[in-house]
Amino acid sequence: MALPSTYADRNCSLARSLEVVGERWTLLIVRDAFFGVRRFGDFAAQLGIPRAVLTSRLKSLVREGVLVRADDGGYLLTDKGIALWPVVRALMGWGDAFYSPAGEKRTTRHDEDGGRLDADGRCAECGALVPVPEIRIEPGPGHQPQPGAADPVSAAINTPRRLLEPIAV
Amino acid sequence: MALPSTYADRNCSLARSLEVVGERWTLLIVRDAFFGVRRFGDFAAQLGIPRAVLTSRLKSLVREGVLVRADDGGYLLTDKGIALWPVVRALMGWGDAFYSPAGEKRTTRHDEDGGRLDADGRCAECGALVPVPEIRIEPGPGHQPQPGAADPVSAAINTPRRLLEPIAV
DNA sequence: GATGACTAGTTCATTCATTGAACTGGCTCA
DNA sequence: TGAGCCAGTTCAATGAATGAACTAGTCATC
Repeated sequence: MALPSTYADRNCSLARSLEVVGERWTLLIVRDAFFGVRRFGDFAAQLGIPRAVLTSRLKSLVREGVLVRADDGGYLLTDKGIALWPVVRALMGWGDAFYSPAGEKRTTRHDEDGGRLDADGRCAECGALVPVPEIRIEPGPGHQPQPGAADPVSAAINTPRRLLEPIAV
Repeated sequence: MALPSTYADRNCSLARSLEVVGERWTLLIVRDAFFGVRRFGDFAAQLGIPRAVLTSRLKSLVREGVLVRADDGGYLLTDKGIALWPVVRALMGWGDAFYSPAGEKRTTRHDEDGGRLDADGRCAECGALVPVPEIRIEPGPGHQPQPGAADPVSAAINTPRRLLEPIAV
């Protein structure tokens, strides 16, 4: 799906975007990166993605400048990657609206003042358009605690925390 | 990619959304539907998608309630489908920002007063959050006219027009 | 400096999806 | 009756995803 010639339409930025983040698993990797996942093994464990596919996706995300390798080998979102937040937010919003009758699965807040963020990422308290590193994400009313599967990465992810903050090693 | 058990994470609306619109081609079909494409043959011609895949994608979009069959057999976006506009807009915005140095490939305006829409879909003239049927889309500064390929569907799509308005038959 | 544990990958056979071209069958209008 | 159009289906070939097993490098410890 990633080949530049695949979605032939030269005049569509949607097609262009999908060439980069439209493949299976890719946006879920990006989501995990927003949640603070950085290491190969943590992505693999959290997503249940075959390791060969993970290798290939991480490589292409680094090649496209969405992720960078940190000094310790971890994968970090670049500014270009962080700019994907509206995409992730829009897809989460749509899923919440149509597939989560009990309410949103995760709530986003302005970490400074605790204000809820609206669909555009604006804080209900202070009205500011909250930058990604100041967004706190926490389980929402539609969240269902997983019975058995309490691996440490999921546990960290389902605890209130700021986006991009590395999960505990 | 569409199987409900594929993205196992029950607590992620992003994963849930991707089960519905995350497969190859699916969002491009939805985009074309926003642009007024309704007929099987027009989707096939515009996207260059294999007909067997198109059949399967349309079926699953109808099953999920994103599209409905009209009386004349055409495919129309439902309200649930129209609710995907922020997703399409976000992906187009990201593609424009990082892959279209000459500027956005398509400009959106409030058809009533001609005001440009910002990233949240708000009109620069009247400040309103413009509903999808009132959005006019037109070639932007980054648009490159295609030399040879002037099929009637592309031609219609690249002419200023309201979203959802059926392309001329 | 050997041992074991941990991490980040690679390899490979199987299964599954996509592709593209050709084909089918219904409908319409002459 | 027959030509043309439209909406699909069929099918062989290719390519990608899957999952399990394997490899290689790093680190700390004995």
